[in-house]
Amino acid sequence: MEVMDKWVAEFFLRRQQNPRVYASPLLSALQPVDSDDCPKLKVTAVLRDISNSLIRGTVDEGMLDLLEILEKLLLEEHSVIMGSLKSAYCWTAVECTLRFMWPVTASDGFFGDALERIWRTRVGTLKERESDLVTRELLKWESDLNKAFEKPEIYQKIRETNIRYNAISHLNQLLKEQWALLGCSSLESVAQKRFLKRKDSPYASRRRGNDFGRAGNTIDNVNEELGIGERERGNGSNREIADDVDKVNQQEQEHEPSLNKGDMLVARELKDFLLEIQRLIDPSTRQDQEHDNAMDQSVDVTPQPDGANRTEAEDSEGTSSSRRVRPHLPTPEPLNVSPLKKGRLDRPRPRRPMKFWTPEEVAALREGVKEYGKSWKDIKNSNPVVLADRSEVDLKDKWRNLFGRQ
DNA sequence: ATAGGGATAACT
DNA sequence: AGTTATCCCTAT
Repeated sequence: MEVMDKWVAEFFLRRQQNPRVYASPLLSALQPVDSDDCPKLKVTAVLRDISNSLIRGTVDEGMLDLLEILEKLLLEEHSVIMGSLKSAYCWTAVECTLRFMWPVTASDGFFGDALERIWRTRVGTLKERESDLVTRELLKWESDLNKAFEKPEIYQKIRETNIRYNAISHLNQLLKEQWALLGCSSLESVAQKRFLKRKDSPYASRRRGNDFGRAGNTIDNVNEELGIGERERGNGSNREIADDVDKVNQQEQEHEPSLNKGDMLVARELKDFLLEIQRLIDPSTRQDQEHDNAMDQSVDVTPQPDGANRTEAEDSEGTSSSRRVRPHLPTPEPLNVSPLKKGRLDRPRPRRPMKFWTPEEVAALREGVKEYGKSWKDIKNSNPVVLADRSEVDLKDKWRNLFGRQ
């Protein structure tokens, strides 16, 4: 059942809706069973933790811990440390420091402590082990922040920049890339392997033993657990799997009588997922399900995820069952979390210091409009030096001040 | 990416 | 006070 544990854990860690799963407790609960033979699952857990932290809008030193853990895990797997991880680490570190820069002068608050803790100690150990996280960017920030402790102008300048936005953007980018890199879940890939195997030799009945390697053994075991081992007759296997899931649900009910809506949702989702996998493993049972269980309660109980999916299945069933190649499986997409869009969770972003337009800048803008029209992006690109301090929106606003909105 | 509405700093 | 210049947010 260790395999099942792993798969269920993976399923929960990957689902992106209603993510109230806390990865570390979940994994530590399973820890005695699977010691350290599943690095992929650990990466999944860390990604889930990072996601959760982002959803809560927390970019703190706990996030730095998570990023460091992620780096170690990737190293163990001999994966490449992507640029996004480096950037995310750098900007998160700066943001963590910036949190302590709210006093007007550097010596007032805990800025010094933060420098010591984050940059001397933490980054120091990174340097010692020659981590890839130590980038030029990071070193530049280190020296800048150290200078800021001495020079009030630099302190002010850094204090007023919006680091948080950058940190969150890079963290989101990191999540996106890493979720994608993780690929499909192990349950899904096992199912796919098995499906391909069956496709290769359609007349072969059940496989046992070594020809499928260790994974083959485990999936067979699990199939037996689920009651889908005896599949030759096809009949009733879906009933059994559905009943099994129902049993699990009942057990959950017994232990936790106050199942809320979210948990019910999870249970149903899990059930759907298992049914999908079952169909994927052996498409022949699908027909049996449709025919034999037409009035079966398991069909009634089975929630219908979305109308389109359902009708598509019925269509293919009506014409030719072999047309259905691959059912839709919920391969998780990266969380589309955007805590920066609305409602800043902590202090509001400080307003960028106001700077009047120089005649040179105005001239550049005039030239630009003459050449490109109101394509502010092109205008900025055409003269990036003079207009370095002006965003595209700034250009638009200035033009409006010159001519529009009188 | 851009336009427009609106807030705020700077100015009169 | 009112006005203007700049910056920010959001809908399209």
